[in-house]
Amino acid sequence: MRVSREQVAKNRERVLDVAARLFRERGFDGVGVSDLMKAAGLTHGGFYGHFASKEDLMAQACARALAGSLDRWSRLANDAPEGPLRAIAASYLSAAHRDRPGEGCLLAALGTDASRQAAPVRRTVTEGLRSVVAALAKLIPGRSEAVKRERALATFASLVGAIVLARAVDDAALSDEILKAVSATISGPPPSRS
Amino acid sequence: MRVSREQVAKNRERVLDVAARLFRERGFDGVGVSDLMKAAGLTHGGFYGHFASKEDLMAQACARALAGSLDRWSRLANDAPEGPLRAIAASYLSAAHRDRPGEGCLLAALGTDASRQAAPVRRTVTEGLRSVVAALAKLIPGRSEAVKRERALATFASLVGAIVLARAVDDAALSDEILKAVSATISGPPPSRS
DNA sequence: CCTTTTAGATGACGATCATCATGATTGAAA
DNA sequence: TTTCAATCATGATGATCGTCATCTAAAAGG
Repeated sequence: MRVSREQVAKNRERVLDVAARLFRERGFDGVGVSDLMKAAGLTHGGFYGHFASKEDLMAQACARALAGSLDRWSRLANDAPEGPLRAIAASYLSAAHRDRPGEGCLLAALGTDASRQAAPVRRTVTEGLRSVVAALAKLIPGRSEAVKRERALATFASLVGAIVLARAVDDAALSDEILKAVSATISGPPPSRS
Repeated sequence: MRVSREQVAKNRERVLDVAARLFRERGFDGVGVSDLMKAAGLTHGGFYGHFASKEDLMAQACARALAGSLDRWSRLANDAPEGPLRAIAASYLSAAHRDRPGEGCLLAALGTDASRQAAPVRRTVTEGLRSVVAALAKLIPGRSEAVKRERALATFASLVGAIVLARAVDDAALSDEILKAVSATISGPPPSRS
């Protein structure tokens, strides 16, 4: 059963979208090619017409997820021109983000899994992180470029760590506490200093 | 081939140690029961005499890894009484820690994987995180208990996020940069304030 | 309208997985 | 010394995995 040209493109897009979501929800090893295609409304047979391998799909799905995050961030920054960094941090550290990994940050959802993957995924993740940090550095006020970049890296590490811990924990109160603690540190640490 | 009583206990310990290491290196799904037992010098047959299931082993291996981290931290704190927090951060953010996940922090190695596990692992991880944060809070100077705890949570999130990102990245220079950036933020953020 | 091309469905391949049944070996108890 | 019990080795189980070969039907091109 052959389908029209646009339908082919649409199918490929849907597989990619579904993959980007399911991988973030269940991990790379937690979703098989068969599950994936079924979730996209197809059978597993057509998979290798679209992608060279599961690893190839993994890399492309990572790229898609990272691009989606960048989009979301720039939208958030535009909607809150007076405090773009705060708006992004609030969104990132929200319970909604924690509770829906399938639509959230790739690094927070697959960070430790990505470390164990081969070159294609690693390369994609690295480029994605570069873009994210560059975008974040632009939003950090004043100082030199080097300091802005340093603070962007540190801020993003805090954000990722917060979601990773908040999701790993089995206690809702502790999870909320983690998000709030990191939020307080980023939005503005207490003005006193040691 | 039956073995002596102490040998049984030693075997069990070795399986646990190997599991704690291999899980952190390859992920929960990346190591099978057969691999595990072989790495411990046994065959897969005896596994279910020691553990109820792979999930049971996963939880116990997590507990072991977390206990090991707590030990290491208290040793570091004792060896550097003038700046225990700085010593722990320096060790945590070292290239050695990044490059040897099998002997490092469980949350940094299996954080996102743990989120997707069932109750036993989640519970163990949660208790481990509680202990780690409590230990960290004791090392944070001055202020109220609540603020110390908040800062301990935020600090640990930064540490975990730093290692997760540093490991996920495929570029050694960028990886080093991440560690250094977070290190600078923790050891003492620039004294100026917005 | 007819031919060519190809997306996707079906099914099978070998490998690997967690788990369990059985048996052999041998410490520990009697 | 004899009997018991238990640990680990061997092997099989069924399920699931990524991948590929084959077949079909329909879109695309003339």
